Amino acid sequence: VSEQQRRIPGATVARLPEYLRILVQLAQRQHRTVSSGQLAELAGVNAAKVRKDLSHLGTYGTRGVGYDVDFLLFQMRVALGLTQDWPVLVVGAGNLGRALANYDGFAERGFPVVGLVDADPAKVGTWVGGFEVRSVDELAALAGGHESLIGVIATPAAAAQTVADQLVAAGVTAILNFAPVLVNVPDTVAVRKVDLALELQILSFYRRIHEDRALTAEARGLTSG
Amino acid sequence: VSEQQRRIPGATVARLPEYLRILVQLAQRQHRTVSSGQLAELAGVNAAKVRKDLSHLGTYGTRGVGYDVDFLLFQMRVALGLTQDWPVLVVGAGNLGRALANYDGFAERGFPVVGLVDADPAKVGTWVGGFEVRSVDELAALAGGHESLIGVIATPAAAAQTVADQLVAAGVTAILNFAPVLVNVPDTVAVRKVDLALELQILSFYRRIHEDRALTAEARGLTSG
DNA sequence: GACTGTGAAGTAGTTCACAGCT
DNA sequence: AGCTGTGAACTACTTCACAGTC
Repeated sequence: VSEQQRRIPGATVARLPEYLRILVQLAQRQHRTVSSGQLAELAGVNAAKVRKDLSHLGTYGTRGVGYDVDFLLFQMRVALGLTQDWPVLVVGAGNLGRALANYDGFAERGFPVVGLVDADPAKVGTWVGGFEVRSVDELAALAGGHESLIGVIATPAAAAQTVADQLVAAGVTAILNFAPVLVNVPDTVAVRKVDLALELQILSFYRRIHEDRALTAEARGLTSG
Repeated sequence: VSEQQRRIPGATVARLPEYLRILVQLAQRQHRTVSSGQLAELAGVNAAKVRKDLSHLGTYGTRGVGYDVDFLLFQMRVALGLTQDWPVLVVGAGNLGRALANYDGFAERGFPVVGLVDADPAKVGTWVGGFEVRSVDELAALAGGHESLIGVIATPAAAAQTVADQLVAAGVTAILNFAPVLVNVPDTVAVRKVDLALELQILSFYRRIHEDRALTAEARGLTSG
């Protein structure tokens, strides 16, 4: 992987996993090649964007034909760092943490959950699906056994920073934060935040715009004829 | 709300809920005013961006002082369409759907869950936290009782499109989709997608960049002194 | 004929820098 | 003195349009 190939624009990085998901599906259906137009259709974007995005991985297409599905799959996994599985440790055994620990979608896509910890002694030792809840004090020990582990914060907001500090101290270099608060970590650690209520709030904003379209269409008589 | 104020850039809309969360906190701590610099610090962005973002809501700051927390809170809720609660109906009573139905963070922030439905007859009638799982056939009846309801799709990918069609048929105009697949809806319906494994994949990409920083710092002797 | 790869043009988003108000 | 609001400069991203290849 050359220097050139690493400087992939953030907007492209955010779309690559979507292409990856589609390519996996296509491979399962025995498709050998795919064109930028087909990929664009399936990903809900336009074809020029797909080509530009894929060009950042290197130029792997064949003019007149398209892209080789298997080869593109491989290159995309290399680009995203997904040639290996990433073990995941979930911190917080509330509703969300328990669901994430047992969410099949993670393991299926290369992220096996290896443990579930909580600070509440009443929860420690209980079983949640396939996992025994361990104490948060064992976090370092559980993380230590894995070379590259992703920490998932599924605690209340008030506990998130403490947990982040503990994960960093345990050598974790990638954190997915579901708590609705910004956590501070050294810039050698990658953090992403997912705030579920925030998504609903954004949806609330856009609903009005779409609603206006419906009303405009109705006024024009487009819905009834 | 004037025409002008409605054309808020998408990038700004995506940040408004984060400001909103911070403002709620500040109001709880009895802060009367807040400056763009303080908001920026708490939101992890820069001050110019905060001022530009807030200017899209109208010009509500006072030079030399900052913004009135309560007034800004109100204006932001108006802008996002959050002056009312939004009832939520969760479709899919798997791990994720059950967790979402019982996730306190939704109700706390104005999105009370009003029902949980599933297509599996074995699950219908069982209780999950405070909810009895109802049949997906009752979806329209459950949605019909609420004027503006948000549908949450927490089913496997294969069922997502069917569920989306049912939600649209029931008059739902806002959908949050957790299934890892693109759903097609009329353009009068707002959809947002959240793909949890996709977030981990993006994290996988960025971990390498942050890792490189750690190695560079080490090589320069910055980590050891 | 079909489809890629990419300069160039166009659009959106960010940051600067400072005039203007309190 | 402190802080907002905003043109202007800058940077990032998207889309067009077409030469180049199979």
